[in-house]
Amino acid sequence: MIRPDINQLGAMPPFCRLDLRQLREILALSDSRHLTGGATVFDEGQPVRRFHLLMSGNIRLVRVTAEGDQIILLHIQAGQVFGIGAALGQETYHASAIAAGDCRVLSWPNALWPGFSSAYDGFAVETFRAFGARADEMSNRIVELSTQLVEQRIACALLRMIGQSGRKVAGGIEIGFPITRQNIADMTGTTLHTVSRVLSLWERDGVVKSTRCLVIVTDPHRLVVMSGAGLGTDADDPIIQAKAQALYATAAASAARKASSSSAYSAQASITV
Amino acid sequence: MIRPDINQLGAMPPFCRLDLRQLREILALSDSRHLTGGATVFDEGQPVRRFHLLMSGNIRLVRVTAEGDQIILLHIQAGQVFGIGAALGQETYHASAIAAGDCRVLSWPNALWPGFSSAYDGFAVETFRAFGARADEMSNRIVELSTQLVEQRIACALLRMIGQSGRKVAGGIEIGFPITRQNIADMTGTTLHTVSRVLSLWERDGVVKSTRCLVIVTDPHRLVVMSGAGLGTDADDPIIQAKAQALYATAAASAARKASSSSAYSAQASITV
DNA sequence: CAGCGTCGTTGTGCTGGCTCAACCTCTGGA
DNA sequence: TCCAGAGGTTGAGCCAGCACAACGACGCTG
Repeated sequence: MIRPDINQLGAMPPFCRLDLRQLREILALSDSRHLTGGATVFDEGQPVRRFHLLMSGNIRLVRVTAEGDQIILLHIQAGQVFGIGAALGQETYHASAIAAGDCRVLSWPNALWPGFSSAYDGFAVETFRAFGARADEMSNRIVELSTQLVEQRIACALLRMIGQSGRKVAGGIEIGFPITRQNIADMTGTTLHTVSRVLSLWERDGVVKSTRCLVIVTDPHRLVVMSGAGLGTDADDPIIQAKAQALYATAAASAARKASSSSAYSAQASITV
Repeated sequence: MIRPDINQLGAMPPFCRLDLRQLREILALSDSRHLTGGATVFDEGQPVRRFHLLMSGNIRLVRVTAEGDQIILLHIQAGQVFGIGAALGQETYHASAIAAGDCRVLSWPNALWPGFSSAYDGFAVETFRAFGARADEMSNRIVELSTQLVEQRIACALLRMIGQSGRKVAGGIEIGFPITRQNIADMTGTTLHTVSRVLSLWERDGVVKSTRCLVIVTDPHRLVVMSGAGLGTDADDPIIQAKAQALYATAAASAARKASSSSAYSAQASITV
């Protein structure tokens, strides 16, 4: 069980420049946990004692308001570090981390953070970059929430998710983790009812296909148009990139994907292959 | 002109652990600019060539949609590093930086970033922390936009601003930089009309007092109640902290503030004193 | 001091999407 | 085989806040 772990760990962005000895060292210091869907890695408000790396699966970072509204801030993909209050100077977690489907998570005590940053080449830089990407995603969310209609925001959320962990399946691109209507509502600041209505409409129009806890985008292009992103937003927007990848994947690439059917679509995730 | 600069630079969080020789070194490599209100430091989409430090004044990070809507993502205070695509692995700026009032900005070429991070004690750590605080602020914004009514969001925005750069004045706390109704609308995802109505109402009720481009909060406590934050949100929320500071500042502290009447309210800003 | 541009106020009508409500359809457990 | 509970669909009514509109006030420039 150790051998595959080492290989997997060495493929993760923060650790990809390390040698076998270092990886073994890191793994020996880590604590490993399996989680099933809905389980929490940590809760908002808890003291920050460890930092975490997602080995497989998907994690939602969630906040809950006093009124009980749940908001999904971000999705974490395999290979990403999360819960790093250690680096951010935060005493308590500012969001909860909840497994979306089955996950495997490694974690280390806070005290190791400075050592990791200084001793392991590329760790600090990669973490900073990942963080930049998250800040970007959040700023996109703010822009969407401030200016777009519900329908557009839902389109953006779907595009973002297929960009981050979409899987090619017969007839479209499937979101790579279980997701309910309520979840989509929690991402877009709307209600489960409205999401349901919109998805029903889109299904009628052949843009998506969805069953319980599963969404398949059958016409990503139309979704991009509806998202309002096609009208001049910066072209290096992750959403647009996702779209480009989804639409214009070469035959070779899609063949390769058939070979390992669970491989993810996005550039980040494909590093984990 | 160099001497005060060195002292000022040495008081900024990212550089506060450095000695005189290092500060001189850093200053010699820097480019300095004065900006008047409305001037831009950099524009969204431009290639990232330099990173920046705000010496005095306030900067808005702004994004503009294809439809022409402006969204204010964040306010940068004196002592903060910004425009750090160098660290985040971004080729172009993902937002524009616009001066809110008069500003002084130092900047350095990207190529110096790795050297700063490794050579200057505390620089990387402080930058990471500042970034964590910004991520936090953005996540708060997302929660607000997703769940709160316009009136509550405006209250939150005002509280955030007095927390970050409020100044004690006769009869209340004044926001430390010029701000229009339209600006507040750009922060809260609403329209100038709605902001105007809400502020008029609050002025009638004695919660705020405002003139052209200036807002004074006369009853922060009532504003906190209206913001909806008092109902159980995490107590270490920056908004609540700001409120606590604003409301329960000791007589000693407020005396000290009278002495240097332009000193800012927040913990971060007060480091710059 | 006239003219103009920026900023602010206030009134009116309309609508996107939320709330409330009822019902359907899976899935897993006993 | 039946039941409970989670997830999903759809209808009806209502209202917060947006769009449109018109006007007032301040401050700069020539």
